[in-house]
Amino acid sequence: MLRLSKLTDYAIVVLTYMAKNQDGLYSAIEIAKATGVAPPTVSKILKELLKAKVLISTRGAKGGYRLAKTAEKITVASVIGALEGPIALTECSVSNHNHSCEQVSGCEIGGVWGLINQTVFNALEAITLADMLVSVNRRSPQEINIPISSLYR
Amino acid sequence: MLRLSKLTDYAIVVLTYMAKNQDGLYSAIEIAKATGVAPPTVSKILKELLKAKVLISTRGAKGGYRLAKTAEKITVASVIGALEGPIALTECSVSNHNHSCEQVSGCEIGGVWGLINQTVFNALEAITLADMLVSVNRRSPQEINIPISSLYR
DNA sequence: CTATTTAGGACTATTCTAGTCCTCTTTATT
DNA sequence: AATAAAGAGGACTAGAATAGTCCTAAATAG
Repeated sequence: MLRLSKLTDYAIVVLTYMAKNQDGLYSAIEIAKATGVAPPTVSKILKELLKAKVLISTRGAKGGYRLAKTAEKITVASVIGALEGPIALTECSVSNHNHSCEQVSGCEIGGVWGLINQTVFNALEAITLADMLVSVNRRSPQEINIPISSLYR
Repeated sequence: MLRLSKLTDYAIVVLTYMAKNQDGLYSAIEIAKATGVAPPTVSKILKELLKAKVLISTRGAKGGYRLAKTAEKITVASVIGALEGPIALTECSVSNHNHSCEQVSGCEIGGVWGLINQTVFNALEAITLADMLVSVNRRSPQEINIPISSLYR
């Protein structure tokens, strides 16, 4: 199904909520209440997003999280990367630098997986949090072209 | 990590092997030997691809599998769809037609997941088995542009 | 000083995946 | 007609990954 983990799904929900007020400072509990996602889970997600520098945190009482950049600069690819590690559809394309693949003739097509990964990555990199908000408000996102040949440069 | 299952990975390996001789008739055992993937696993994959009409089978002695269409017409998206079901990054976008989402405010962004899914799907639909072969042979695939606005039509 | 809130992990139960195996059906060959 | 080769269709199991919870420590506002 080419599945994305639920945590990533929640992360987008959480970020979309936060992006409604770009400079707002939100506590984990506050976000949990607003989104309906369980508090410990929200907390876990926020920590991951913090580690990936998508968010900035303030500790202590009256602390919370805020977006580290504008919604236009937060891409879906970076959110996925934050929660699931580098985007790579197959094991091979991420780990085949040092050890060779165990398939006899399989990895001849390693280059192809690179192509597929890049294609998907570019698609996800082209969508930002801002687009998400825009979509919620029923307007059209900007035009983006992705020439496949560019992946080879 | 936006992972693709290993079975899908193997499926591409298997199909790429079969595409080298477009009209060839291959038995599961033969493919297993050539690719290094375990025979029962190859068999499982071939059955799935058959169900999805990517392959045609001939039963009985001297039987086997062959490609149902030319390599140019077999897209990566269809192969993924065959092994993992419809391409949908999140639960919501595939099942939200009848029951509403349990998140309080989450599914406002349902339309956005649709956008993301479509973008990824288009990217994968644009790559064919023929591109895989071409890539193995170190040539460039054709130029393809994917305007995001088209996803809204 | 105390309440609040993040930081950083450890931990567990459940779900999913990969992989195997078994039985049945079909067909070519002799 | 008998036999061997091959696919069809599931059932099943072990292991891995995921989702989700919880606990303790550290920081800060008031």
